[in-house]
Amino acid sequence: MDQAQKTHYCGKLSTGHVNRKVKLTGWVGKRRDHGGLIFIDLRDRSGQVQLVFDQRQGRELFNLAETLRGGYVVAAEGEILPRSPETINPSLPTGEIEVGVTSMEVLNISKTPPFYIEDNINVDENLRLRYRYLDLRRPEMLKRLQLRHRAVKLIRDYLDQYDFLEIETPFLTRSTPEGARDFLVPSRLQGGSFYALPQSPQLFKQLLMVSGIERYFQIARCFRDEDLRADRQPEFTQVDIETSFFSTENLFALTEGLVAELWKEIHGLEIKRPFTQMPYREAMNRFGTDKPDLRYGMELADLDQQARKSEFKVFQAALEKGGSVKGLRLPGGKRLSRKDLDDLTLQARQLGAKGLAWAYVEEEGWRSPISKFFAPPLIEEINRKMEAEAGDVLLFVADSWELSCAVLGHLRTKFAPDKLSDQPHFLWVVDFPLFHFNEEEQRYDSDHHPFTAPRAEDMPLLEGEPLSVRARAYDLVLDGVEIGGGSMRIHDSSTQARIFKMLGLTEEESAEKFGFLLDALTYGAPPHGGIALGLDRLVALLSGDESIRQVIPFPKTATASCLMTGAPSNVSEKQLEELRIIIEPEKDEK
RNA sequence: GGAGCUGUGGUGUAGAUGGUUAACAUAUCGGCCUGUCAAGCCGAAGACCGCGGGUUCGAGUCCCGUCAGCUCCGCCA
Repeated sequence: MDQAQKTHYCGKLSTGHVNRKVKLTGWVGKRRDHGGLIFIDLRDRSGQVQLVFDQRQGRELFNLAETLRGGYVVAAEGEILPRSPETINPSLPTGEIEVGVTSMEVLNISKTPPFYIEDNINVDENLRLRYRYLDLRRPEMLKRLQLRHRAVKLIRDYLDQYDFLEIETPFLTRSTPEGARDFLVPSRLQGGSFYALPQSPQLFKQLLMVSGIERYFQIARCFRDEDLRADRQPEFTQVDIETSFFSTENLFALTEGLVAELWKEIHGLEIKRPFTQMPYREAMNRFGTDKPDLRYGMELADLDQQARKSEFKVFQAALEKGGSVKGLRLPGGKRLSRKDLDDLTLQARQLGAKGLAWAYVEEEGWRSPISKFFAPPLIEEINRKMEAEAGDVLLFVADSWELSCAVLGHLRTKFAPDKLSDQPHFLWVVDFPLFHFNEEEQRYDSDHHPFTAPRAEDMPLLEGEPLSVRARAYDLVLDGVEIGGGSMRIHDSSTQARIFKMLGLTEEESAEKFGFLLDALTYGAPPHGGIALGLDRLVALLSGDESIRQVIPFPKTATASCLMTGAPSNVSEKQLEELRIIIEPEKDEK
């Protein structure tokens, strides 16, 4: 440190420094002016300390102190003084001492900040984002940056200890089909061509395995041009890991160790290992989601057998079409009004269900528009199956299996208990399907990505029954949040070619788009696989934040703009000309 | 692409069913004040109510549109 500027951090001063001469620098916070006596809270990265200016100890310095305002940057020299017992402030770490200032220089003045530089402020997020540099001055925001730093450092140290090599991959790369929409960067040297920003370093990390790196990682920035959410930004950070000669279990153990260390370091919590594993199908069946929150029960009931015995046409029709009838019990649901249930029905419709059936469970049976379709013994049977008691409400959805599960799974989260365990519940969701059918495009899409290896025993089903093929893919889930995912990759070019073909890519197309990968796989690609953890989500979970925006220093808004810099913005005609880009006027659609 | 919520001095809010000086707190500025730390007391300044239309004698308030932020659905291999 430059001793001329600063000898101590404000927040680190304590009774141990009494009588010490110190030089401090920082920002003026609150000012308490008593006329002949002025108190200033001086704040720097470490915290704050009280400066005292006494008129009797020199007019010139005191006059300067009177000009101080919030946000001014000052360098002060003085002596650490103990406070008399009645003036000690126990709510402050530095509350037992203060600084008797002997000289001071104002390094910079400041306009009045647009909001208070302190914790727990209640301001429009607009304003915080526009003045993000001031927002980050607030202690709680600094704490988040520090937490993120600690997490990243721990991750680097942990992986280094297991021989992982941190390697950078390009931001300017080629656009590949599938997946999210790319952010494109026009090429000037080759006008009319575009780079794409990477949605993830997926192909590079696999190619590094062909290079013989064996253990790679990167704290990688990724870019996806899709609509935003509280937990989604157009650019985000991924802890990207790829390994050769690792079994899935090896990789799980490695990841579990990493996550456990994070929780231990940040929260002092011992995490039970190994983590629970659950097949995708089971997760959907029991919880109606591929990222179940295991901190509470309220599992879905499979009611196909009972529905078959009912007279209810809607249920019958769903079953005939190969669908499913699922049920969800809301304990104590009788407090829900008819209107509440109508709202739920509306929500179910918005999620894609054709409707939502419901029943108030009473001693004598069901109070429900559909009760007439169910004989009393059948009602009895369903109640038993769902462990329903008088006072509960039962919800039913009949649709395709996936939709029935998903709709009720969504409603389940709405009725989650208020009080949930503090102990984090980690879970591996495994055995995802390799493909799903894309109705819109009328073709199969990869559920994970096209480089995911199918389970060997499912390979014979690949062409005949593709939807039954399970992938060697996995997601890491924590309390209902997906914090990572990955897979074992295809490492032989013939399997990879078969998959591309299933995805509807002709040989020419795959050669054109992924030729470099297919080529690489023919040069002794080792068995490999990896995982990517969402760093922003991890840090947000560790800091207890709902939105990842809180742990991203300079985030974008829901329309992907930066309120501070004004990005995205227009560019000059000259820039456009160099890129041979012509901006078309906006289409007026009316 | 769709839905919902929000937008009033610098900041945070109040302004039932339209009615004329838009209220309060805090910050700001000035004065007083030697032990405050949410300092106190006195005083001053500060908003054409996101923007644009419309209805009305009259709009912060009602209607339409639009912009911005947030949340959700679609989307996100």
